[in-house]
Amino acid sequence: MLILKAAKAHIRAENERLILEAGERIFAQHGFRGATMQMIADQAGLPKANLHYYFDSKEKLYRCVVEKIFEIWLQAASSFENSDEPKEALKLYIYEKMQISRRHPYGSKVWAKEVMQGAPIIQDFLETQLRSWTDGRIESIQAWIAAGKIRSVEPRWVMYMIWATTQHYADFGHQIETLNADAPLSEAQWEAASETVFEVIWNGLAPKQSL
Amino acid sequence: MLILKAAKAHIRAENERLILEAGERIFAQHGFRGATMQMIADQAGLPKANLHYYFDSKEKLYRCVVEKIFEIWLQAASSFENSDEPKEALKLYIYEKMQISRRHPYGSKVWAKEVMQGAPIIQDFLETQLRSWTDGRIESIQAWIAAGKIRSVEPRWVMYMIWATTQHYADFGHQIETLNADAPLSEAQWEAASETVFEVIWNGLAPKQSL
DNA sequence: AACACGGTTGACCATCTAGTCAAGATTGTT
DNA sequence: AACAATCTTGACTAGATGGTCAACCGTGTT
Repeated sequence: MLILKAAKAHIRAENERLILEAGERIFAQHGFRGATMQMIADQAGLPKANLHYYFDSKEKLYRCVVEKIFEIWLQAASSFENSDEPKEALKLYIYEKMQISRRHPYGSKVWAKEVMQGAPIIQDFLETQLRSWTDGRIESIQAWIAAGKIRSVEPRWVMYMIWATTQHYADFGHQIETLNADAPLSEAQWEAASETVFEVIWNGLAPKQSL
Repeated sequence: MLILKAAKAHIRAENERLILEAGERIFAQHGFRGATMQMIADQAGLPKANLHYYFDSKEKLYRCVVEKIFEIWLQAASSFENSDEPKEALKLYIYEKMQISRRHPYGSKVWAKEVMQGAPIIQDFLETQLRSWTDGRIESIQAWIAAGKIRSVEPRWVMYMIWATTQHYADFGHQIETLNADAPLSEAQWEAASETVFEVIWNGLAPKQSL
């Protein structure tokens, strides 16, 4: 009966969550081809056959993981749009992206690896959502330039700087830890890093007279 | 006879070069586990068994690829040391790293993927060479701060900004191309991007009075 | 021409992996 | 308790993959 389906929905929801989380970790570490369903099953604490019950194939599971990541990315994106003042908007966006690097390091890595492979799975995301979002942001930045609120720079390269600097803390987290005497960054270090990223970029963009 | 060994050395050199180049591309695209010896063999235009003649195992081939990349990285590193003036040193280093991103995009990706996996192969590089090089650079930056040549910032975060922004052009090259109407960056765009990266970081670091 | 040595390669093997399946266990409803 | 829908899982299969090997090729030397 259909009622049963709803009654057991929490089991499905819980197991899908477990599998997606495990998939995120394992795909982040090994990439699509490098990850095995067995690794993901072990990480999730479920037998491998169970994974195929919830997700038809490895590729479908991977797509779900990547789509979940893109949604988180889109959420952060909105913080760019909530202010007309560049200093405020950039600060919000940079801090938000640093927060994502801290909270979702695996997701960031999956995205990075996917793009490095030539985005075989998410090319459509890049060409539609990411492209149109980026174009919108570029217009905002150009408006700031026209209004004399920031220096005249090519907005594209600035966007890439922000993405690069913030995502670096997720994607290269292991290297950063190694250079931090093998310790994860502390709360204070995350705060300091976020502030430095923002300060350098903002001072780099601010018009001379505003200093 | 030993004379023969020398006489055929060019064959060995040429084939090792072919295999290493192919390995760099394939490992960059698929990661260590995702890459197959067959893919690399096809890319190199050699039969698979031939790869095992020159490199005992997949892992040894991978190590060679990664070590080659680290050497290129070290070369660029030296441009940081050739000047006492921060503006000059940073400009040289940033331009050099952008050049590497352009000329060796595959190598950069292999490095990135290796680090994202937790550096199973190159952890020793990170802990020895990279750590000591970084510590040296941090001292330089601190000296600049002490001399009032740049603002007071945590040198570590600045290093990471430079690495992140420059390597982004290699690691996320596909995304950048997609956002560039599916076209590779032109000569002029590379120049503009390099300049913007340098200008923003330099203006971000320069003391207020020097503007 | 005969040789020696490095280089080449197709066929092969043990192992691993994504995916299947059918039998059985759970669970909420009646 | 009986049931039906969902969930669970060990055992299995077909195909891919890293690595081996023995026979063969090419080339410079004698």
